Amino acid sequence: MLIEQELLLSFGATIENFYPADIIFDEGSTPKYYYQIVKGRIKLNHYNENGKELILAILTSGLSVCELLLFMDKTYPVNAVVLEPSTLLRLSKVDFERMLDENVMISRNINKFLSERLYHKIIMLENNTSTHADVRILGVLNYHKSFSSEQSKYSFEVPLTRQQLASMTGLRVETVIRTIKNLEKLSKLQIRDRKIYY
DNA sequence: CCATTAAATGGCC
DNA sequence: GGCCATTTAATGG
Repeated sequence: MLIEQELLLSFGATIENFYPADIIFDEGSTPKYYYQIVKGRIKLNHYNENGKELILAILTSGLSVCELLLFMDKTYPVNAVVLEPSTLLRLSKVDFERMLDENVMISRNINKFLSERLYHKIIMLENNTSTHADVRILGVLNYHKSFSSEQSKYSFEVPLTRQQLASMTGLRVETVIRTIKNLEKLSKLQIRDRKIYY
């Protein structure tokens, strides 16, 4: 967990339940709360001018949702959409600021978390501007596997659909499917029961 | 069973 | 690699 649940609750956080397809916040709306995932998965997305979805991130338990907006005066650049039944902690912006003022260590942890996310955004951008589809896809797989405790080959069951991989890399589903099959031939990954193991 | 959704394939540019 | 059409597989009432 980024911030201990008890601490958040002591500053007035509430527990909120969400269901698949629920929108936690819309692109263009004004940030008013700090959100932290207790359980479930949330995606941050954006639709380009052609209606094609770009997935900026898929967030899991313990992580905060777009907290960076609480440090500036801008509207959300993405939508936050619930992927599976989720439980979130929600704390108002003023209470969040009060909590940071009173807890130096929390402030430091937030800094660290923000830095890591920014770092990975750079890596992802580097991969996603490659002209090679396999580089883009392996970039996403490496990123997600880096959070796994088990690092041996084929040990990571990729929790993403082909379509989600496509939306994260700017590729088309068919390209993702074909590239993945080719990567399997090259022994870079395995496909068992349609699931990807990396 | 059927409906829905994801995955896979093949043809064409 | 994208786009389109079609088929196949998996999932959940």
